Amino acid sequence: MGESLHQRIRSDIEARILSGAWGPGDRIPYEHELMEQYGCSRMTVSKALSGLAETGLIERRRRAGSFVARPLAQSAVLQIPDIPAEIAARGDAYGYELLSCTRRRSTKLDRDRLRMDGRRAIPVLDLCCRHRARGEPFALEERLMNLAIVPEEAVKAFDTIPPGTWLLHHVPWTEAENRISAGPAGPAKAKLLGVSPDTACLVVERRTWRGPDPVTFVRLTYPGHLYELVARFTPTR
Amino acid sequence: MGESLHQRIRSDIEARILSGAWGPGDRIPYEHELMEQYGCSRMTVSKALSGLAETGLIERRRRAGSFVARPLAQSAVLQIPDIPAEIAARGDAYGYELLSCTRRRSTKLDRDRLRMDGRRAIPVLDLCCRHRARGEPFALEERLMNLAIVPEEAVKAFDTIPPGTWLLHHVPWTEAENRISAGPAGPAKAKLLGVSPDTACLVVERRTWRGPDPVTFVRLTYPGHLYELVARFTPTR
DNA sequence: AAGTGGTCTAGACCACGTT
DNA sequence: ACGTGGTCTAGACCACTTT
Repeated sequence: MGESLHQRIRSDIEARILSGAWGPGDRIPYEHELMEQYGCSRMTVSKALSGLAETGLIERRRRAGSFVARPLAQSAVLQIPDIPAEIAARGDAYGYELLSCTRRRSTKLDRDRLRMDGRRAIPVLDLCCRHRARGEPFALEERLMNLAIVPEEAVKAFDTIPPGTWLLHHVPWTEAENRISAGPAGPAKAKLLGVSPDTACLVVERRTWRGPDPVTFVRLTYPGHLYELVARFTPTR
Repeated sequence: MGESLHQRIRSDIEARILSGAWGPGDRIPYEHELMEQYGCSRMTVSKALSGLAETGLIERRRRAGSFVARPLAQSAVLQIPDIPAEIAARGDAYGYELLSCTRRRSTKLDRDRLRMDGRRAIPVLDLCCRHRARGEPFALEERLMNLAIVPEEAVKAFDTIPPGTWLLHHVPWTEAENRISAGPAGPAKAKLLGVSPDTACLVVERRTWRGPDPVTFVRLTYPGHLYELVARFTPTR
């Protein structure tokens, strides 16, 4: 009941890609292989694969086969921006400074920020860093990471690599939430950003999950005059 | 060459809907009628209609037929918020005031705002209105509408109905762009919003298109403490 | 040259909602 | 009850691209 065969084929493949079992560039089975595997006609397989291709999850190439689409770097960047890449795209020099970095067991506040219901403490990393463009402060980043998902080995990388960039390239996510607001910089952030305390800032708070598990919470504060969020989109989808 | 038959069927129907020849709620021909009309099999027609249904342009109902979708107050709300609905959802009383409303032929600045390349002037409506929640100013709206698309009869409705709400329910769009930034209210808007001029505000600029034609440009200014934009999303799709 | 995906056919049965 | 769309089959030919 419920699910049709082409839907099942589609979600089977989707699951393998999202779980990471099939990575970017991997070839997925040929149509005739899937026909055998599911005991169905080619049209049915084709409908499943066409759907996946339309959403951009796979690419289909004649004579070669169908492949897990390359980077989400392209499509995901539209929604989870990579700050160094954005600054580079504007032709500006990028700068990064790690301001603080603390490992601890999660407090109640941490779990609220990560939107965890549970009461159980988990190891988290709490860090703060500053992004610069052309030498000038561009954004402040306050971040909480779930160390049950982010491996400890990664932590030392954050001395030189922005954690957002590292995450984008190493941890697949299945869901995210952006919360965008405006507010004054306030005294502490004003000092770190080199602006006056009542400067209007764009504040982006983002949470990401991998399946049921929270991955990270981040609050990015941009002085208003330095940043615009742009999103182009079509109905429904 | 180039275009396959199901693509041609699809774009034929798309054109009729976007031109307004077939309006929301209209029934489009049955599959078997299209089979005759194009002299093809049902699968081919089905592929065309399925595609249109996936993008939300039509709705298909068993036993009844396929219909031009009503422009989607529901699903679009996630991306193009309807302010009265949002305020009602919070349980607050909603208020609307039309502050100014001018009909004119587009200036160069108007066409820039609408992202029109052409030099040819078109009739536009320039209006400004204020939204209130619980009696307090909630947001200012500055809007430019393309009167080649929005019918003149609608204009008088804007005395009492917010133009964004009217558009959401009457004009289908195919593409939109949000541009989000933060900045001080400034003296003029501060007065209209009842805040101090240096208050941090969230500014959302949105452009929408119907096919190649610009529909509207709107700038919404929210006092920072009153509004958050929330978007939940998944990769790819 | 060979084999992939892209498209299309002419059927079929079924689920479902309108009548 | 009926007719719609939803799904599926077992073929077929073609265009393209890699080998």
